[in-house]
Amino acid sequence: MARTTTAAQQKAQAKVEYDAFLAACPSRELLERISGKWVMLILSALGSGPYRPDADCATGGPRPMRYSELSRQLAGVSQKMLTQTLRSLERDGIVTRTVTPTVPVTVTYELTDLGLSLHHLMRAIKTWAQTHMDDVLTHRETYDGRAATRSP
Amino acid sequence: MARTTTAAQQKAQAKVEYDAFLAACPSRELLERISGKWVMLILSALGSGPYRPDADCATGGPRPMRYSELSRQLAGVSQKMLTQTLRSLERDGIVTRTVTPTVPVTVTYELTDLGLSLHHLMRAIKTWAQTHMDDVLTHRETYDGRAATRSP
DNA sequence: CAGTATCCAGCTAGATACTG
DNA sequence: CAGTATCTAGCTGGATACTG
Repeated sequence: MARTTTAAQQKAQAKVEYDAFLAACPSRELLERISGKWVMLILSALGSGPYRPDADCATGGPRPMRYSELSRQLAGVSQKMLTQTLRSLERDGIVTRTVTPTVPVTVTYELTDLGLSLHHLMRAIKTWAQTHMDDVLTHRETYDGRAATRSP
Repeated sequence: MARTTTAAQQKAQAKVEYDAFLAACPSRELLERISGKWVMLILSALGSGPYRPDADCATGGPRPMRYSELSRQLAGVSQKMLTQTLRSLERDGIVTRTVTPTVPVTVTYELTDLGLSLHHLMRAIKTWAQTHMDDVLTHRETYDGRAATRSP
């Protein structure tokens, strides 16, 4: 064993009970669930909270969002997909669903601690996509250009 | 403007040319592409390199992997999906494809710098899935249990 | 408001067979 | 070895209509 290994690293090593590289591993299925644009976008939205300049964002906690707020922020999402994705996230303990018996009823979704930890990762991916969009677009032009000249 | 905003934050704000929350934004399409289990797993595998105890892992660079190595490590992937996913990653400038004219031909895939930056994020997601598998499983039992007792 | 239910077009992805 | 090509079952997800 290399003595450069920290205690934290050893703990992480020991923790490898699951391996998503294996088809039969439950974590493979979990990875599939959390992959996908809607999970990505919902989690990005929820952790950052709605656009509320009046709210105290400095508290740092994840703020709840209503169904309609989510549906507005995630342009193009269908009711079906939004509901379906939220349900699976609720089942997995990533978000909580709270029904307030007003008239009409108010439903809010909020990240759990588990969800918040995933939010940070998802947010980073979304930011990556936005930051490197230009690079990718440039590469695509080069790639497509080469493919075209190769078959005249 | 709040004067608590740092220079880094301001730079990040200014950089928002793309917004994946918008359906028409190109970054939404990019996000869809890089979502999905195969991209997730390929990028996780590539950056970490193949299982080679003899290799000097300390160099830190992404090491190339052969097509067959990838197909072996990503248990359950079909040829079609592997090839298709690798092509799209190549087109986007995330991996490079190198053909060595041996007999039979040898093809290696390697992360670009762009790909490596994404790898770190993907790797974290894969690790998250594996680390929190137990929590998720527990939540599911609770959720399914409640749903069952609610409709007797 | 926040869903549920249903129908269906279209894409995804697996199986299979063939090739330089 | 590293693909390409083809066929197709089935799932995804959008549109639409209805409800507590």
